[in-house]
Amino acid sequence: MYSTSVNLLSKTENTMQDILFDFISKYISLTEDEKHAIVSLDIFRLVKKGTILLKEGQKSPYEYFVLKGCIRKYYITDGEEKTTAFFTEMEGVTPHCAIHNTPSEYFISCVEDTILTVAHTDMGVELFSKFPKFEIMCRVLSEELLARQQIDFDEFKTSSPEQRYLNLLQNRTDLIGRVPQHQLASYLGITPQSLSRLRARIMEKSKA
Amino acid sequence: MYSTSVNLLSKTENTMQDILFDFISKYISLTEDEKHAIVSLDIFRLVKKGTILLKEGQKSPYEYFVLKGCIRKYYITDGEEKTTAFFTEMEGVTPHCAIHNTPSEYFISCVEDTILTVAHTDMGVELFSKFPKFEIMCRVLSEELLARQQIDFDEFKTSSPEQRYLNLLQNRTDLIGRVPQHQLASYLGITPQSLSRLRARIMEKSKA
DNA sequence: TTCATTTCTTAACTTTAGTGAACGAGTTTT
DNA sequence: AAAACTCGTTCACTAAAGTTAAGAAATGAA
Repeated sequence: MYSTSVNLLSKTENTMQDILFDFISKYISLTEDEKHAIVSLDIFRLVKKGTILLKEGQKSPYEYFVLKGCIRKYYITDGEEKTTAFFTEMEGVTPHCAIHNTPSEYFISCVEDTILTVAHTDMGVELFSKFPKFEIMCRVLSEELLARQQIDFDEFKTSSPEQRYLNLLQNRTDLIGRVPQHQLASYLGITPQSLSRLRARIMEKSKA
Repeated sequence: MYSTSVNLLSKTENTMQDILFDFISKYISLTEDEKHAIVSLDIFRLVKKGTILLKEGQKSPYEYFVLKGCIRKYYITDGEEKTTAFFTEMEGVTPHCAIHNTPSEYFISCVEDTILTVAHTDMGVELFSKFPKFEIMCRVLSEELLARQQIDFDEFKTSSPEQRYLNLLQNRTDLIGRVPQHQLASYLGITPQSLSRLRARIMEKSKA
């Protein structure tokens, strides 16, 4: 389905599996049996920078989990790209369209060459019935994510664009380096011009 | 723990249980046994308008689910109240502090007289081991909530205060009636004065 | 009821964001 | 190599939000 731009991993595959298992082990402990079950799902993919994983209008049943790299979620309205989220190492997305089986309202593409897991939503169902442990992990994970997301949302609501940018500087320094300014701008809810100005303003202040 | 302002229900209790069971039945089907298990948890509470369910700094292990009424989440920074969320009928909150057992960063209080369930986070653990069904429901529920929340966040980021207010008018008409303006304002990420002005502006436009 | 407090609105002024346009630097295409 | 794009920045201008203050309306308590 992903033609040329999405490939199976080869040498790095073992390393990637271990990264995933390390992550999972924070939530549940895995038997060899369970590890094999995961490996046999064949979900590891290497995706080239620029690849579009999900397009607006598409009905896609896949969910993603980033092991290394960065993917980006964006809308296109009136021909304008509006970036609303980035997902980097150890972050996952389950697109709305995958849950509700409706056409997607947004795009997901790769900001950099990215290693991720691509899971069909049905895989979960299978896995859950065989290994109820995973059900627990997924519940805990989404509750955590939900709480985290709510705090981010709160912070966004209660701060000005400038504060939001300063926040980003403190908490997500990585993003500022690896992501183009105009994408960061809409992520902060402002135009690229405003972000430029705001950065200049901050520079002025810190000089004085 | 809730002294005078939180009471057990009496006559209305059965009705409330049914509302909860109806809600649950959208996700899983319940046996009589399971219904009894829920009832025996004794989680239904009637809470008076103005009651504070959770205070900043408090370590509270409780999560809430609104059956009737409205509760509100807000921060106090520099003496200013910042409302970031409302929860009404069939909406639930699991405060961040309940998950991580850390002091709460925000308050939760009742906007109106409210009927809700108050569950200790440990109750879940018990219930899940006895009835794995609930684990499934909770996973599905939080995944749904997460997706919903992400869309709301996206919408917030990509629209102006005026658009956000117009959105609210369309999708959450109820809130506009039952919630004070200044609380709505910070919910929209603006000051009460801006909301007033913005409303006047919209009125002008629709007249012309 | 009366008094005090809170809530909402309006106004004047300041600050910041949106908009349209232009420019140079760096890419990519041809 | 030249042309066409993209990206970040700057500028001038417009529009909207923040701030401070004041007053009217609604609410709650004595």
